[in-house]
Amino acid sequence: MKVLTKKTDYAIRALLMLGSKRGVYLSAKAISTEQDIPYQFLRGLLQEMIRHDLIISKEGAQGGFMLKKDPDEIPIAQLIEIFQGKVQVSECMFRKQLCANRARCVLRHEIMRIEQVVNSEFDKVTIGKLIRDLDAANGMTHGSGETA
Amino acid sequence: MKVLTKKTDYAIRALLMLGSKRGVYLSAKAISTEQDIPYQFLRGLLQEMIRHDLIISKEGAQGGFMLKKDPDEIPIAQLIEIFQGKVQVSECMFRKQLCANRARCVLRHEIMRIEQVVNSEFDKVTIGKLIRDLDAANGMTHGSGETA
DNA sequence: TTAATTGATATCAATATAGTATCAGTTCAA
DNA sequence: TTGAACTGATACTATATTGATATCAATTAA
Ligand code: FES
Ligand code: FES
Repeated sequence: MKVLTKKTDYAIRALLMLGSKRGVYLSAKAISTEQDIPYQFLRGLLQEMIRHDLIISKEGAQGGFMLKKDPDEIPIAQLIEIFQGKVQVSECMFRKQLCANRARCVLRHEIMRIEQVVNSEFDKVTIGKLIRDLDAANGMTHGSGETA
Repeated sequence: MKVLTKKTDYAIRALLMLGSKRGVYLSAKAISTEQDIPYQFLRGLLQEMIRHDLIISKEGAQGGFMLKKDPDEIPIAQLIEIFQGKVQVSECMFRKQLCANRARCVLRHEIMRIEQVVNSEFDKVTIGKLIRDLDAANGMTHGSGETA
């Protein structure tokens, strides 16, 4: 069971790069090369993120992409929703004979509770948080540098 | 993002039926009909569950399937693992430049923490618990009967 | 003996995921 | 003012996963 698909995975990495270099345009090529993401595939993801107002772009030479939203306001739950659709545990698992009344179905509640827990966990982790974690981890490794 | 696939969904429903009728063999046909599960597809799932020691079978006329384990000891986490594979968030999301040291990678920890939360939630819900919830729900609807 | 069953497998269809290709339009800079 | 470096838009292909079907041998109860 794969929780994050390549799309989400790549999108997160692209956003991490954009989030680390605020105020400048990064090209799809640069991100693709640096993160080992298939170029055209990445292009599609970036366009999708523009549509969702996460980033902006600038055409032409020296163009590229830049974060639009505050990284702290981009939970990976949103990226999962964009690239993998809303988290849904099951349409309606227990039909007919097994479950007489949908309205007050306890099972359904159980399942939806889990759904919410999962969502809330993914909501807690934002691009901003990941960037800070990343900086901290790299800081520990080699002083205050961030080259490698 | 679909959390439960048809396989898991069907398997849970089959187990709920088996768990509601302890001590007798239920045929694949009966389960298939009652739960609207494609017959041969279900057969495959049942065989898989035999291999995992969740149920036993009896061949021949009047044969069928019966629970082997206590329903309270069948968490749906196990069914997810059997039919959808272990929950894995991502192989290694942040490679190369972004993440210098795998060993103490904070991001990795973050991701794995979510993984554990998800798993533990699915671990809490057992077939036994679902059956009790179900009975309670049906009980509310139409007295103490359990026909419909 | 035969109908009702499971065991074991092979195959197919549908869908989702991952990745590629192409061309038009925009912008910077030589 | 031209061309290289870019994005916008979209069509296409390949691969993997999921969902479903088909077949036939072996077993068992009536
Ligand atoms: S789970 Fe669908 S009505 Fe109860
Ligand atoms: S996430 Fe892979 S090493 Fe940090």
